Amino acid sequence: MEVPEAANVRVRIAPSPTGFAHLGTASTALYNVLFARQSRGTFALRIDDTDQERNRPEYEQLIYESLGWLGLNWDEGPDRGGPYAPYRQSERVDLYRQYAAKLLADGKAYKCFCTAEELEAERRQAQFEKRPYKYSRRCLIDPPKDRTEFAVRFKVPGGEVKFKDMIRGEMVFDADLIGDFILMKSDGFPTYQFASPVDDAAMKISHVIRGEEHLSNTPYQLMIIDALAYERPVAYAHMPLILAKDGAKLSKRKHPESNLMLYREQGYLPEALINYLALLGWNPGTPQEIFTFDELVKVFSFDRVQHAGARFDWEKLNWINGEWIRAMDDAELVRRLRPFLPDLDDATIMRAVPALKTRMVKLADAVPLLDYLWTDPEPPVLEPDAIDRIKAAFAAIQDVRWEPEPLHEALTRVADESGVSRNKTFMPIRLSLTGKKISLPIDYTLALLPKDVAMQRLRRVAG
RNA sequence: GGCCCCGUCGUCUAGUGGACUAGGACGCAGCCCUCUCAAGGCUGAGACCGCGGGUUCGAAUCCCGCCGGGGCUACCA
Repeated sequence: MEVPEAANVRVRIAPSPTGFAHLGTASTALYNVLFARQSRGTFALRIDDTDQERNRPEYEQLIYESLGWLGLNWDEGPDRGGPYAPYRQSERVDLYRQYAAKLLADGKAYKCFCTAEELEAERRQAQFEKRPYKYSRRCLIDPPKDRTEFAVRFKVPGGEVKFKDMIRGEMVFDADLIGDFILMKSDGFPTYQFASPVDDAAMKISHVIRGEEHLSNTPYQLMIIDALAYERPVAYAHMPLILAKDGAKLSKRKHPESNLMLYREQGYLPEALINYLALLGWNPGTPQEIFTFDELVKVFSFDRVQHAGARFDWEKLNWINGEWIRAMDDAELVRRLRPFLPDLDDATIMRAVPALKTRMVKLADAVPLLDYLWTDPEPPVLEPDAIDRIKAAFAAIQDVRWEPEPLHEALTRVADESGVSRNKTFMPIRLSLTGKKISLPIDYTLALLPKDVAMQRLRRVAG
């Protein structure tokens, strides 16, 4: 489908700082950024912190950190300002109150004094009578005189609400089915349904790109924009949801893989996560699977976005991450590896990289492969002929230059002379050096260790 | 319950009436390479296109019904 023309493309993401930064936030941020960059538009970050109960400043920090790590940089936001500041909803409360007052004055909203219990009773009654629930409008029809605490409720005008979705085409909703909903909570804060469209309009957002969970919310928000006589966004795009293995929407509580920081901690490359996220719910229509960010900017389009939710799959992510690691420049890989290997210097990491590269799915995988360099493993108990082979190897490498290649030559020579498989010689050495059955190739395993340490570990096993 | 979205190999997907004996990728299996583990190469298994009706000479592709999944329906976002 054609992307509607807009003189000035302005998009935004509006995460809530209610816990760790979410994978879904990264996903929608990515699509927003891609669209902004390819249309030379502006990408804004707005913090939707109207939930007094659950918001925390440190969670907001986590959002900055996570998106920054992924390289999904915003042009406007609470931390860097912009022409539509402030970008934190908690700092825009006056605006919402002002608009709520206007709607009240215009008779497009009304005060609701109902308690949570009364509302709950209404809802239960409707369910009991098996009819769809809509607020009864009792506070519109016959407001109680003796109460002071109130919320502001929108008087839903009903009728048809139509809008354009860049993925699904023309959408039509029947607003007669929508009950009057809350605009301002009794704590004086706006609800998401109110604050979000007000800000989108005030910030001149041209395209609202967000998760599919908001598709049904769109008519609510459009009615508010209309009631306020604001201009509507040019178009919406509701992206398919990222689903967990169980098929449900990824949730913070149930699915730890929704935590963005997890990926950084385990050593997934931001490039790889971006690559994977792009492919979850979108495809290029070509066999290409590995994409840089710039390539994505060139080829991404909403008409190739999936309509159905996509399940998150570690295996595919692992593969993409491995591809990125293998393709990475050695020096750059050293730089990325550094935080995972605080006990090693760059020179050592650099020497390990050629052998390491094809053996890592994620950066943290380097640790079990190299930890014998800074820890002293238990000496293994070996058979007599294994000890003999270590002795032979020991003699053979005694005066060899301490590099993988000459070590390889010397070692294969003695191994082949033994008449049995090379493994019979290499495995005892591996065990003596690392205490493990799995390690880098034996020449690297030796060469990475200082010669005296290596020889000492062999000597104590083979006497 | 109501409304909305969706339904192709285990997973991500190609496919928009005939080139489909349904293609690719991940994963899986086997073989090759090989000092372990990977990487790499080759081969293979795996989808009666959710089900049932139509329309059509012809349907994964169009229509209807059903079933299944997800989302929204909060003084959460």
